[in-house]
Amino acid sequence: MQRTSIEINYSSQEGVIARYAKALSHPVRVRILRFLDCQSCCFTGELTEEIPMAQSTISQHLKELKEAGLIQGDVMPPRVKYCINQKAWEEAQKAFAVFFDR
Amino acid sequence: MQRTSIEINYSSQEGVIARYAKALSHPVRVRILRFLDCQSCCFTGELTEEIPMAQSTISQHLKELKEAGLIQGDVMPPRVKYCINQKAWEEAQKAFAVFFDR
DNA sequence: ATTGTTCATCGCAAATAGACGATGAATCTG
DNA sequence: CAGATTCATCGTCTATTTGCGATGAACAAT
Repeated sequence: MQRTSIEINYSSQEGVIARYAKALSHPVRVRILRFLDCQSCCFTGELTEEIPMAQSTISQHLKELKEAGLIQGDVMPPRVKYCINQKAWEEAQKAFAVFFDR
Repeated sequence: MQRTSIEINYSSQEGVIARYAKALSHPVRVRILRFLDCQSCCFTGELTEEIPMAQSTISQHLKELKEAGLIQGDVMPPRVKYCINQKAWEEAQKAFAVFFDR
């Protein structure tokens, strides 16, 4: 939106927190991550069975999680295997831990 | 939105995470919380000096944080003193810690 | 009583997010 | 080559979020 003339400079930490928080701000995405956490990996199809929403909707949520860096998808035709991105996961974990630790 | 006929049941943990994450999903709100964390408490006016946005906008973000339970406002006419809600803060801290701890 | 201060809320406009069905790309199988 | 399978993307619709200025409420001080 950004209609202010003044440039807003968010410190790095604020941006990182906000970005990861946004990825976690929808119950379905939290659910997907928890599912991936248990299974270690899964195909899109397993999620569409697990979660009662249109396949296209699940796919969009996966895209957002991927763009946030929290998951990665390996193409294994004709399927795609999704896993949690270890590195980003730990970065997020740390960011939230630091943020909440007062 | 909810256009699916099927009822979606989110486990409690998913809802809690999503709710707090949503509150943290905007850089300004993260910034407000960090400011409150440092100052322990502050008035709205201090935030409008700190953050270059319209007073009404800051006020809205405060409202969202309040509705998420993360802060509380004590009316001290003509001002309002905002503090972090200790209890909710710790609940959120724990929820994220549990979520990320695999 | 009038004025000033501080803040919330309203009303609007623009942007973003969420959901769906339909379609398309890529790859197997027969 | 002709289906079948799996998934992403597109287009569309609606809902929500974000931002602003303007206005109003509550109180203090004059």
